[in-house]
Amino acid sequence: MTPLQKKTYELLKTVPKGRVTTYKALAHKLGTRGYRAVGQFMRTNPYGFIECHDADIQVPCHRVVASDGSLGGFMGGKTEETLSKKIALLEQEGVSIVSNKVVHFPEKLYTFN
DNA sequence: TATTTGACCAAGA
DNA sequence: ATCTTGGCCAAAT
Repeated sequence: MTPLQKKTYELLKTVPKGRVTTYKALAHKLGTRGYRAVGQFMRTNPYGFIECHDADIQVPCHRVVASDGSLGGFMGGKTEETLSKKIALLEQEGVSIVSNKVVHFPEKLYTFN
């Protein structure tokens, strides 16, 4: 676990339920332009999958979406199955998805102000 | 060391 | 709305 990676997860933990953030926003807050690397961190390390009913979510990977409001990926991939899991988690928290995009994206976006 | 590969991004065509 | 292009960064090979 590299330092930057760890910081990324710590930061991600601060994203409140019902909001989402982006790879870019995370990277920016971390002081790097490596938004792409942030994707690597999500893909490689974090939990494969967190049950929908689990109240002890630690690192909410599902709250990270692409900067245009589209979903990005989940559980190491961007297949129908994994994305539907991601959608389920988000819907459960009050974030609705239509056509693989977050509804009212600007309002839901959490930018670490 | 050097190359390749992404859960990416922005700007053009 | 879709596709390409060039740029970005860290890990893995």
